[in-house]
Amino acid sequence: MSTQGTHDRLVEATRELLWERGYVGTSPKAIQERAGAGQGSMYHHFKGKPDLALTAIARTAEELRGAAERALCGAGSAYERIEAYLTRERDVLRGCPVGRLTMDPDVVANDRLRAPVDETLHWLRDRLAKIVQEGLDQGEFAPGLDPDETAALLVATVQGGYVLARSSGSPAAFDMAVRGALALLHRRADRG
Amino acid sequence: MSTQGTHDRLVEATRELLWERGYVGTSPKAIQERAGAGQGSMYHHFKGKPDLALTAIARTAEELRGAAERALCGAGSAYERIEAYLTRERDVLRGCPVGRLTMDPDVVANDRLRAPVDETLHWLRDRLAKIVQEGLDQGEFAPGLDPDETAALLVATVQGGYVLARSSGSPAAFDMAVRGALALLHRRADRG
DNA sequence: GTCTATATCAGGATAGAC
DNA sequence: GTCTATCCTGATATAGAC
Repeated sequence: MSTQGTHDRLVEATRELLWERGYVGTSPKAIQERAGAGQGSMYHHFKGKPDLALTAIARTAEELRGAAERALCGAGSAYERIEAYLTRERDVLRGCPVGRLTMDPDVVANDRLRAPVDETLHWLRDRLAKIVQEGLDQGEFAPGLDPDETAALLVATVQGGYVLARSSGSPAAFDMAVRGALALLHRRADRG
Repeated sequence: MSTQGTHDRLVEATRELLWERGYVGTSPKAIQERAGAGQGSMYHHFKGKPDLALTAIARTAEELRGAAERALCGAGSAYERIEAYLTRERDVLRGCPVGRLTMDPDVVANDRLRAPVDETLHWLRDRLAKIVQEGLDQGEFAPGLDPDETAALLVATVQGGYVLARSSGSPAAFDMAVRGALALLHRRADRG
């Protein structure tokens, strides 16, 4: 049983708060309270809010890639793996812990904070594009489908699905958008 | 020439700041500075930050519906009107002034602030669903396409496209996602 | 490593003069 | 209607004791 030290508790508290309230909405005081750590403790372990946030964002990005990869690396056709990714269990109303940071002006304005966000979304698009290409190679999708465009569409569907869900206070709209994407993709598969 | 009064300048300043920095990132002081108005002036015209934000959000929502309607009500096939909407001129890196509010915890937590956001996105989905239905009625799209799911997908594509663009600091990813959506939709049109 | 004390500025608003 | 004064709390740290 690895007891969680103060350092890790600060990072976990920051990860939660960044997800819930974003960077501008997260104060050092709130972090300290959630982590059960004092002022001095936080400033001993981290240089300040940006430093702590960077550590938290990097950790969250890593976890997201892991979760996505688990859905994408399974057996099955390209369509099935894409479906597995799109319909994987999510806490839809919480939104994407990485994507939401793009709406944070202080994150976008800071290259060091934006980098892990950008890298994660690019990794995801590349990963999906490769799967689309596999589907193309297997004759699963009709030729002419652009892997990069399709991958961007799929990631955008998920990110935008969160927006629809949060605006209505219900996950239903997220699911509709995903079904809309899968339906268009699936019909194409029928032709192959 | 209608001279803009203090009331309107406060609303305009708030609209800009909400777009740039969101609700939690926008302070009364910043609003006053941008509007060139004093403390007392602001609290004379509005009860406080939520009141002013509500007025600003309602105004922004109205403008967005107008801009969307202008793209959607044109002549042309259903596909062409959808294409006109997706590719209409946008300041992509600024994101959606309505959709971005869904990432704001204080907006989502306040039913009065969330309502205009939800209504706008629902209006847009309904509007697009009707156009998809028209395309279906004209035999433009293959039967079996679900208008509501497709509409949700299209709105999600735009909202998610902003996320991709802002994370990379370039509008390119937005355009890719849109082309991905149009390509899938277009191939379907070929079958009709 | 953690604590408490202290500092400065901003957030969000009210009171009352003009 | 607009201004200035004032209020209290929170944001974001630094200093130095323990």
